[in-house]
Amino acid sequence: MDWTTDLVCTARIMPGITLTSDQQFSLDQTLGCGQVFRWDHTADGWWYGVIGERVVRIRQVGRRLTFKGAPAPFISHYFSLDVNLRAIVSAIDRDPFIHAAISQCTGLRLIRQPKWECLVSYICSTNSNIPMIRHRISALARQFGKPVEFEGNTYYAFPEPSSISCGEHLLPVCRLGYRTPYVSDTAGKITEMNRWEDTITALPFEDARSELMKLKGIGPKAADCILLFAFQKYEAFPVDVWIRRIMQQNYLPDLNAGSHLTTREYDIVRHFARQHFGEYCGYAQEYLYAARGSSGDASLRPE
DNA sequence: ATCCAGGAAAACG
DNA sequence: CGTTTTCATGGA
Repeated sequence: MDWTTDLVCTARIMPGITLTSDQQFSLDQTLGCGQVFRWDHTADGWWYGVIGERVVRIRQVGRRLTFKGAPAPFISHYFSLDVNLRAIVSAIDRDPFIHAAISQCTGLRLIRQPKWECLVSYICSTNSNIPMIRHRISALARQFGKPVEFEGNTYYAFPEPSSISCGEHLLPVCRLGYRTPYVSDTAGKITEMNRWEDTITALPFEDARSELMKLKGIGPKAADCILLFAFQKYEAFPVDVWIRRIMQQNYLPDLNAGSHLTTREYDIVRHFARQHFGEYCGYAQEYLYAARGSSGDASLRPE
């Protein structure tokens, strides 16, 4: 394809956003860091994703975002472009180790994920790796979600709780393993509840966390991810096996290095992080996670 | 084969 | 109450 032709067509047909000089943002860091599971990128720099019932195609060249499938305000809100990232990064930049992670992932933002989808995603995340989680979410959408045509391909919106609840006998097709009854049970409960998102949103952090953990399949880690990625409660600090390793190596050497993370150890880690990084410690967590394995101790790296 | 992956529920002392 | 065991899946 002719490069200049592509550029001209893009400028004429597709809407865009030009980031201001102090508006740090990296699309690749943001979509590639593992916070969200429904985006794919092509070799020529385009990302394709499903947000609600929209299919979006987007790419970034310098300060220019070009996209199709959603209006600019929607894109801006989804990617949290209204958030003052510079101020947040400055607030969490408390030591050399986090500083290195931040430098390596410049422009990484926490996005505003659809809440129900995020809830199910992190039920499906337990004791799994990212490719497996992506596969499960994709299977759920394909099985229960509304098909959406986009550029000649069929995508699937993430299904409403009632859609999953009504067809729960089909859940085993999605190969969720022992998480199947968790999703089924939670879909039923959320269907019964009246505006559960508003309830969680209105609660202070610890109360919101306890409330989420009443649902089947939501423990401390999943609750923290949901509060961080879908409810923008930035004081959440999810502790998975990677974060635990990183924290043990760089901040909490006395932490038990055994394979099993108890509730008490989890609380030690998250309370330390809240105190050390401050009210935006969730952002610190995501920078540490995104930089996992590529900074610090080489023995932590896979391969 | 054995271990691991963005853990959580249930059973056990 | 805190601690240990079990759970289903696919890739390395």
